Amino acid sequence: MTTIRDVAELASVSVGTVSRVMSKNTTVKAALKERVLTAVKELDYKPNLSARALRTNRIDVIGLVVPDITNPFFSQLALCIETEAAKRGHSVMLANSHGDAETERRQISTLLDHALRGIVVVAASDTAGPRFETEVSIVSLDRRFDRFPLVSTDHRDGSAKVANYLFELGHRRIAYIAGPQNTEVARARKEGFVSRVEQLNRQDAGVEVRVFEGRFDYDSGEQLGRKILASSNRWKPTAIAAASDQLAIGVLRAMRDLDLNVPADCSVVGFDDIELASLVVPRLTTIRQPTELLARAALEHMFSDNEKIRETTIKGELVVRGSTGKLSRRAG
Amino acid sequence: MTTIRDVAELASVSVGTVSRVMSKNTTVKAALKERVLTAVKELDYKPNLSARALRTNRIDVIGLVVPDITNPFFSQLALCIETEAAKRGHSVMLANSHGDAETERRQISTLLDHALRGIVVVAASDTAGPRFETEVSIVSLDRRFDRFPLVSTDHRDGSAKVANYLFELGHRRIAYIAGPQNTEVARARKEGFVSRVEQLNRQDAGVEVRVFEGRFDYDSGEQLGRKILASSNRWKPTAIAAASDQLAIGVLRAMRDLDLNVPADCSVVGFDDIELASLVVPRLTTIRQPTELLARAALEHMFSDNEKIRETTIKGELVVRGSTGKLSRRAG
DNA sequence: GATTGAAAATGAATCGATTCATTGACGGGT
DNA sequence: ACCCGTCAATGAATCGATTCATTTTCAATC
Repeated sequence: MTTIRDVAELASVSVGTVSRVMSKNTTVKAALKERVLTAVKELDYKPNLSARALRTNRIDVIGLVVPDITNPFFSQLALCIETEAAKRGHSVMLANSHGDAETERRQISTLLDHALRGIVVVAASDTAGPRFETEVSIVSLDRRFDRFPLVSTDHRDGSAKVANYLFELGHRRIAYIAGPQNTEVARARKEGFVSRVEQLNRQDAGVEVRVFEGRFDYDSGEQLGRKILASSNRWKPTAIAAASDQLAIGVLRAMRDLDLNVPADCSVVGFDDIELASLVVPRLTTIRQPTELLARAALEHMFSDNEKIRETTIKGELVVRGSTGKLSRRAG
Repeated sequence: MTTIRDVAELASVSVGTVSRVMSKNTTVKAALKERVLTAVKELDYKPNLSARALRTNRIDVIGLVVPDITNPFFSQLALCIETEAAKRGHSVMLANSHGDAETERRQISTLLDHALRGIVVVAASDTAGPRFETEVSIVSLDRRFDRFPLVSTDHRDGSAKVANYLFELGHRRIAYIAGPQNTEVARARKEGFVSRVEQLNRQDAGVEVRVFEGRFDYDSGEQLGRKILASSNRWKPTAIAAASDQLAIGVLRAMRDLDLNVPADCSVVGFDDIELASLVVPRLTTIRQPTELLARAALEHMFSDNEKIRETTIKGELVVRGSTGKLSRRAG
């Protein structure tokens, strides 16, 4: 293996000079720099990252902790984080918390041992444990972790957009399927929806919302969808808004089983805009979470090390597809 | 930060002894070991991984390179790899090649700089570039990378199982949608299917197969599905076997648009058994790739450092669900 | 009690890049 | 011609764990 000393020798300069050339930012006269770079090329020298890490106590790697990488939304985020990190010459260490707070802490703790540049955490839950003490910059993404600054979509705003949109289409009986209310995201989305409706009702909009609570996954959506639309019910919504695309897709599935047509019998809206949303039949109307922007914002925050900003929210966008329609005679 | 020297001092032993206690495997008498461990606990000592890395030129991290983490099959693999690595006290560095050979090389090269324990590569393509020279143990997963040992599902066998199964259901006109033929996986799957059919035909089975080529994704499946089943065609298959679940799901979508019923009008089979396969309507019959086993085998190979084994194949399992049925009057 | 050999413990040297106190070079001002 | 200030370049010290040649310990044997 060629070391910095070999390069220094070949270029007839000191190791310090080689070091400075390698790490750009300092002043080395053009002539010397040239000699060094030639030597580097000649020897195909690559700095030993472990040695650098020992000295600087930092490596160009960021950690990413997600509940479950197979969740399409998280894998989308992971891709964007990795891409964004690569742009900055950083690699990514990935860890799954399996939605478990204890595992999450262990994973973060392991990552901290590696002297990473920073860690992005998509929190498993918002139950607070003992505080993490560390100088490493930690950023919460999508869901807040511990006391660390959060970058997320404006969940309230997104849900409000959905409420608005359904109202404009003429829907007045709406079921809202919320996510687990022990998570901040799920609460924010539900409240965004409900309070927008309340606001409308203060202007005599006459919208009736019933809230159901589930998890964020397909199964939950299917079960609740079936329950909500069961033919025995007196109360039949003309639209269902779900707290995630997966829930909404579960609902679509239930409706197919019940032989109900979407959107003629009932409109359905999701949240996230995972890839699958545009592949189901009918394609799902939803709120797009801007994953690239979220990822970029998270890393910007990490690299700027701005202690002050506690929260960065980015607005999502309503994507209208085939699963929603004007209130029809049939459903109304 | 507390160092090994602090521990040695507190326990009144030499640093060497502490080192040996920390890394288990060597002989330290019980009494001393006890003293050291007490000191470690008291000081909450954690070895500095960078220092260890510098000395040993190895860290307990494995690299994982996939074409695209948002692909559900790869994210499934990634989860299993991470879980398996964690069991062995290792972390995972993730990199996406975006299906591009050049990017793949860059990513691997970056990972190599980090002195990892090994790298698992799910190859982007099988076009060979200049050979990688390195002592780091590299294992190909699912698709062979360069000359490195491969762990994969037995693609030929899986496809043969599909052919068998469709034959037994009575199907005699079958369309096979292959993946891109410049990849080894796609070729293996196609050949497995075709040669099983040929074998059957040598016993006068009278099966007619037509092969279509696409990519592995949803869109490709939808387009080819539409083309194959267009009402204007003279030739109408009673079953379609696809080289991936995503292709098969695309076909399902096309059939819905064409108002065809699955499996009454035409049976559909996929390959992989991604999570979505059991969520589409109807649930997809497919070959399950045993991701946990694949991941485990890949890491076992990496840790055993067995230079001899060039290939480990694991058989997939046919999972029968709702998208296939006996040849019906209607379709036949 | 002396001798010996194996096992246990020691601690200095090492890994390779970075850093900073120090030296050297050069140009401008008087 | 001399002094001074600035900018470049130097290289020894440093980061903290591991390793291995060496020393110490201790029980077994005569």
